[in-house]
Amino acid sequence: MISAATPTVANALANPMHARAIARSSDAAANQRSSQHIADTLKLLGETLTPQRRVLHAGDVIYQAGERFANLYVLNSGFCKIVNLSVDGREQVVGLKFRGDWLGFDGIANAEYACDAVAMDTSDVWVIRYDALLAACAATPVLLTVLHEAMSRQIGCDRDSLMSVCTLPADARVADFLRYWADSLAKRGMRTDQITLRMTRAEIGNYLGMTLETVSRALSRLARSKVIHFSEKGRRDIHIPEVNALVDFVQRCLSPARTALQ
Amino acid sequence: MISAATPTVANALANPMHARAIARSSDAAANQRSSQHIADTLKLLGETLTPQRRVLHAGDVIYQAGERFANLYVLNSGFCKIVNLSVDGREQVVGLKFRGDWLGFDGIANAEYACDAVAMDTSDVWVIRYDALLAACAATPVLLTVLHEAMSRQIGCDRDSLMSVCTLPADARVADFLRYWADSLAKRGMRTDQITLRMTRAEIGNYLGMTLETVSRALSRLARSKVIHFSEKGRRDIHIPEVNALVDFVQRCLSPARTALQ
DNA sequence: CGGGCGTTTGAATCAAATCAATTGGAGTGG
DNA sequence: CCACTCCAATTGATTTGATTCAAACGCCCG
Repeated sequence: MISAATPTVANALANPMHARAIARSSDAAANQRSSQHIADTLKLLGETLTPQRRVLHAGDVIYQAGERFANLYVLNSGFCKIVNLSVDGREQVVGLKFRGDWLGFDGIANAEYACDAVAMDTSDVWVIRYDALLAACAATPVLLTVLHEAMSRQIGCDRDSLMSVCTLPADARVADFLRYWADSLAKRGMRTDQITLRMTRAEIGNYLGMTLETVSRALSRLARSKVIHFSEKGRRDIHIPEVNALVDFVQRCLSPARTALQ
Repeated sequence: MISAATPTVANALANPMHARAIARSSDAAANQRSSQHIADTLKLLGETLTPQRRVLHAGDVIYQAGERFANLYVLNSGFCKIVNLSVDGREQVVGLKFRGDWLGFDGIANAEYACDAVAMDTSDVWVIRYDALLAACAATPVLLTVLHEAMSRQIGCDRDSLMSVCTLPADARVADFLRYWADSLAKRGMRTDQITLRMTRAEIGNYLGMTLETVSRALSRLARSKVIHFSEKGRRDIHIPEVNALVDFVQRCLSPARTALQ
């Protein structure tokens, strides 16, 4: 039954193909493998667990901090944000999730979720009972591989986030954010030349640790230096002629050779 | 053989007692449970896996980015840092590990480690072969619980880091760092009134996303406002009369201008 | 059409980085 | 033991990058 999916996933796991956004180049072949791997994983989960599906609209809450942990979730389409709220009321977007990403790992340790997960677009998630998943792992060990890989990838991804926030100036951070977004789409087989940010400047700024004005200025500078273009109407659609130009822009921000623009 | 250890850990997992640094109060009872839980987990790992032990000295590398993934590590004593190096040469401390913490999760996804792990003091780590661990999980399911819990906790911990860097001004970030350090010690049953930072100002600054001068100034201000005291000789030993005073200090940094969500 | 957002942009301000000078320990070797 | 270097840390002066405050624009929708 799962024999068709299993080898594919296993094989995929053998060669590391969904390496986290390695700065340069969106290798088309690697992206295709990533895309295939996500599809295979979803197929495997669908066949072995027949998860319940939940359709979501922008703003819908998938789970909330404090809620008793019972399920993991896998995003089948759409995308959503993970929001952390500190006791003193600071609110912070700490993660973004795309198709194939898992949600809810933060809940395992303390038997309750530590963050809110909120859809940012029409999405559908698969609900995976954690106990059922563990039970199924006994019969289908590759499930465990997939689970651990997803947790591991999230750890790496979160660290990259921290790295970006800690080491990059504002403009570079915005450029790197767009690069990350485009790469995420590319890894899912979606086009990256024309992307629609479904976040406000305020949300982007929150995620990147800066104000909405700074985000706006950074985007304007990126547009002025032709690294991105805004579509005719609305400033939410962004055209990225060449993703690598974003990487170069980040480098230019970092090098003291002030080739950067004014 | 493991029947003595298993119920303890299982029981410990039932009530969420090692909640991540909840801002206020270092609840003595909770800390004691945490400490016990760490001891129980180490005992369980020692008995079921008889891991190889490695003694380390400050500066020793546990694993390096790019190295083929095969082992997870559990820190039995001492402590160490996790360092991420970007392709363009930016270096960033992305995590700190204490007794009972696991290292190497970042390696699972891509079959190679993504970071360096470096001892910052005389330490000893237990080497846990990942495949052996998975095999042992079949016979001792609580091992899997422990593993997932550790990964989950790390995800939460990394997010707290990001939150701190993104939402706190420099002084508050340093105060929160000391609070985190003291809490980490408290959860391991160590005294928190007198702590010895085994990091230079430069390392602290790197971890917190600021310069070493800013760290120094922040510490001076904390000392001036009596929240901490430097010991007579050397400025590495810090006396913290009341950990909650650090929490209050963070609040005071925030209160002038309450920037809730933008 | 007008009101409400989200966005852009400018000017003033402020926090943190940078630059620079000095102090203080730890270690070395005459 | 002192003179010496080396390096971490502190502190001050200055600059810079980001925030804040403010005004205006464009867009969507009732």
